[in-house]
Amino acid sequence: MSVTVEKALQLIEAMARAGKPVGVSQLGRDLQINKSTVHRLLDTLVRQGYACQEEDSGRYALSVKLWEMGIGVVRGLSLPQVARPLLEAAALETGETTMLGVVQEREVLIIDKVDSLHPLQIFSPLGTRLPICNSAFGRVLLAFQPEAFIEAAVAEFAPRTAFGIQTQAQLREDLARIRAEGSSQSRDEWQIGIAGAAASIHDAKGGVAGAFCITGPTARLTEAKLRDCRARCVAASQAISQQLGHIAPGPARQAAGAQ
Amino acid sequence: MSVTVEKALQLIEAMARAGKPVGVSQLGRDLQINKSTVHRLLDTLVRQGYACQEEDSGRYALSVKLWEMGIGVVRGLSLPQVARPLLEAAALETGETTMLGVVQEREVLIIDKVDSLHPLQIFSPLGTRLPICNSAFGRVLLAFQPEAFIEAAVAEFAPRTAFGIQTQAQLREDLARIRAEGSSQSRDEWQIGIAGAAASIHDAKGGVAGAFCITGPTARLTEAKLRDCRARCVAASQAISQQLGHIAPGPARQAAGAQ
DNA sequence: CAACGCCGTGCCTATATTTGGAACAGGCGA
DNA sequence: TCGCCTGTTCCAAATATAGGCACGGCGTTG
Repeated sequence: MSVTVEKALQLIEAMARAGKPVGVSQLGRDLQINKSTVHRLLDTLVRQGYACQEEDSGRYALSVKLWEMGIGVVRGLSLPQVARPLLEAAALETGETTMLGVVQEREVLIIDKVDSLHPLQIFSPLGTRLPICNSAFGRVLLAFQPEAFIEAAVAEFAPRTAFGIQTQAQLREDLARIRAEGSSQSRDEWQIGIAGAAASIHDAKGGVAGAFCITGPTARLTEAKLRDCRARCVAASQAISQQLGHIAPGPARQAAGAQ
Repeated sequence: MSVTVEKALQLIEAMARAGKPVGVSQLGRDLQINKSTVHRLLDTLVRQGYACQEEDSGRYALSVKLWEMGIGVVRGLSLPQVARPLLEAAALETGETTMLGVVQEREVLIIDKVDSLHPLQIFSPLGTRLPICNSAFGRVLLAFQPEAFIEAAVAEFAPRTAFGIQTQAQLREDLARIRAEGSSQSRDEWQIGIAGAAASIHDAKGGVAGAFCITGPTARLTEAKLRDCRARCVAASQAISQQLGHIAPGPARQAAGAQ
């Protein structure tokens, strides 16, 4: 709606993508915005503290103020807070990397994690995005999205390896199974050599708030161990969901659940 | 300059401050912006993925996209990357909390840290701001700022406790001493019961890039231990500075240092 | 050594954009 | 049921934006 703000946000995103100082002309070319306009917008960003200008080269880069605002966002969310101790516990007990993810623009965004202590680790820094269709981590999130969201995701599905889910039909089946069971596991599907288990976290309104994942090298995660990890994911996710105010749906098998 | 973008950024900051969903009218009142304008700007923020609207209440909150952008900022900086292992090492060796800070709007912004394992800890989450005049951590940063910056900071200095630096004259002296020595330590000055040591980190251009700090309860940090921490800060900061391409000024005492 | 091309910056006017008052629909509490 | 609050929409007036153009500085190239 507001074209000016839209352009300013595009500038921010472009600078974030670049990861290093960028020039006015460069930004103008990339985003097809007039150089004067870019300059004026950058000027306001600098004035507000969101960007800063390299003294010698004159190029612009984002400042830590943006990081500070972002930190405020996750601090405001209750999910990372309640999930943190469970991430640590699961990482300690299994010795593998544990991760917390949420849906962001049809992908999985890793918002917190605890690294394994093994020398062989999964490389995925905070803020990394993972495909939503090609791993258990993504699919436990995808399964509980609105119908239209799922359709769009399934439509653009493509296998990344020769293992795991290969067709859209299989994907739909798996999503249905996840909706019933609430957890999943995968192996060599996103990347050869990586396996993982995941379970969905739900909030007070019943919607999916995030996913709890334990991941590691296929070599260490035998089928038995992966099942164990999956059970841990389920337990952790349920604990988190409960703390978020989620009332377990309890179809019939768990009738009690007083209060 | 660009009033529209300025207002949009104000909205972002206001929502970050709130830490929870806020209403259109509320934001309009707080920032003295017309309700219609607020609504339209929020609409663009939502469309661009930076904010989202609570379905039931209609209130708005920032989304994780802002966090994602912020993460990209610190990932682009080399300082946190090279400092991380040294933060961990110092925390392990001393058993105390280690922190990495940069200057942000006349305050110290904590951009990374490794927590002590002691039950008694310093509470200061990532993204916390500390005063720049009232601790060693702040002053090693302040000492190397431009003249005007220092003047402004000194002008608004006020002691927070009855310990440590008490007057503007003392503060100026201390800053001069820090410029000569490159490190500092303080005790009971920012908060009663907290002590810390810090050293400044410099980049290739010679400017100050950040500060390395070891902090803990006054009870544990005896004078001897605090001196030890200070020495560790100096060593770590020099190592980091070197990796950032800083050429040690080497007044005379270390003439060699080839390559 | 000079000419060129690119850089960031500043100015200016037509114009497209924002502005903000007023009105609407829905929810909540009295 | 009434009143008050919320988020949302509309529209004309006014204003801030857009983007062409020009300037000074810098690095490279001919």
